[in-house]
Amino acid sequence: MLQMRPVPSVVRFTKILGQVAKLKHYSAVISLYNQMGASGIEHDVYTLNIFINCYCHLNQMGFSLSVLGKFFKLGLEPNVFTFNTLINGFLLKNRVVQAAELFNKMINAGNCQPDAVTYGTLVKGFCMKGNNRAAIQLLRKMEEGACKPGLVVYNTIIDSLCKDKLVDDALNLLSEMMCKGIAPDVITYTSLIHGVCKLGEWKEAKRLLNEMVSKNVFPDVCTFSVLVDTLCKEGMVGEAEGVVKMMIERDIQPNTVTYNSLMDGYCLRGEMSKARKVFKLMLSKGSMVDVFNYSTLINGYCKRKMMDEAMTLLQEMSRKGLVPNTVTYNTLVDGCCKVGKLGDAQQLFSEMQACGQLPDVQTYAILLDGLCKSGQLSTAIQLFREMEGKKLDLNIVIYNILIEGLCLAGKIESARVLFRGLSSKGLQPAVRTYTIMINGLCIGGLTCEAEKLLTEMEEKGCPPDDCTYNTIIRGFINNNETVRVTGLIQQMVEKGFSADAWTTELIVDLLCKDKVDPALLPLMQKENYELNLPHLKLNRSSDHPNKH
DNA sequence: ATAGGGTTAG
Repeated sequence: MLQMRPVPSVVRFTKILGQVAKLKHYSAVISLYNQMGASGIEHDVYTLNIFINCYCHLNQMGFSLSVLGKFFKLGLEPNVFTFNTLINGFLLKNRVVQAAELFNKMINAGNCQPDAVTYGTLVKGFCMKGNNRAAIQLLRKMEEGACKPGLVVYNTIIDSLCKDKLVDDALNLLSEMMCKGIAPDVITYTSLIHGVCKLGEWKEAKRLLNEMVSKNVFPDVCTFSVLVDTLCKEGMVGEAEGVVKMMIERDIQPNTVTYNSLMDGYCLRGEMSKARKVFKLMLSKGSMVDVFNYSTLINGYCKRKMMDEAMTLLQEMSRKGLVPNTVTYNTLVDGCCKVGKLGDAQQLFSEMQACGQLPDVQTYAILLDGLCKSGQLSTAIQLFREMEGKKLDLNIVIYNILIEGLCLAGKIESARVLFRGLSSKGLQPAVRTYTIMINGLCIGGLTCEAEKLLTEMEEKGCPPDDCTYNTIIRGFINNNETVRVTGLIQQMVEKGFSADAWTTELIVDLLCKDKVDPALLPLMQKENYELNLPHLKLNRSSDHPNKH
């Protein structure tokens, strides 16, 4: 096109830029844009807006803003698309303050008022921050103003509520929008179906499917993918295959997401050859395999401790030009840690940084846990200091790992200091944090303090769970404090919790020595739990409580 | 011709 004479209009170039941007090849768009400029093709508002959007998605907000300067240089005026794109860019980068500033600028400048998309973008921003209340408040504000909420805004909030498992609230919003004459579409129903699936409410999912079809809204590839994914996560891969068959019969082609769920389903069951078969099917369909698929398969092998296969796949994907991302590396680092290859894990940790994939909090958590569990406590503490220096948002999980590491190394005093210092760091102990401390105290023989902590967590609005009770009961048994065990078991049963296999085994031992009341035993078991000792022995390692 | 909503991996 650049060599054609006369040179095609800027509109024809823009159509192409827009399409390439839709394919998410943002750097390609920027390179094309620069070639246009070098060839003397004048940019207009449309090309500049696309350009801004690309920089936003490439996490280069500085460049995005600098394009604003170009507007003025060319005598062009930024329009509502420009502002909406920038606001979206800031929200994607979690920079709410700058987004709000731009929004206020729009209102105060007067010549470019926010529209439905502006509000929709802000609503999404609130939802991404987990602030459904603020999102709904903005919805109410829109109702009062000139820019009434439409289908997209409702869908955004309904989806956010569903993701937070607040399906009832989402359903209320559905009735509300229908009362206003806004008809739900396939996106509305997909969010709702996803929500009820996550709650395991299959009947409700079926009802919603029937309801949508009765309104002439038909499930599409995303809707079916939700069903496939849910079935797979429940271990029902056979049924998921059935759904895939059904969608193909309806001429809805499964995409890379659908197949990825299927692959993950097989991986979760440890059926790696079946997962491979799905992977091969995708390869045979051409350009269908992406970073997700490789990461899923790699994760499958890592969880089976088949690190050679996982590492081979890492090389294979790189050969194909697919760039392993933070998730891919995290999977592999975790795999190495779990098989005790800490050296390999550390190697991957530096390799990912050399490749420009920045470790996130989870990467550090994985490595920190690996180091603690392999007894390299001083290296772990060194890593922790490194994290503190990097301004990472240290969450409670990081402290859980470190506190547990200290406890298991017998450094209960240091663990206690870290635990009591949490609030000064703006963090609240989670149930797991208390459980780890209780376990540590029991290991150190401090059962009295452990029991005090059990009471304390309850008082602080953090009630103990299944795992806490199992942990403290085991702790007391291991300290031969059998007198208190009966009381703790009673307390556990009263709260509707039950003993896991490991605890049960210890209690059975006690029963054999006539140290606890046998009448308690049936109470501790879940209804469908068969009590037989060989089974208990087999389950011992998998029921280990110290998992994150 | 440009901006906001639903499905997958750690």
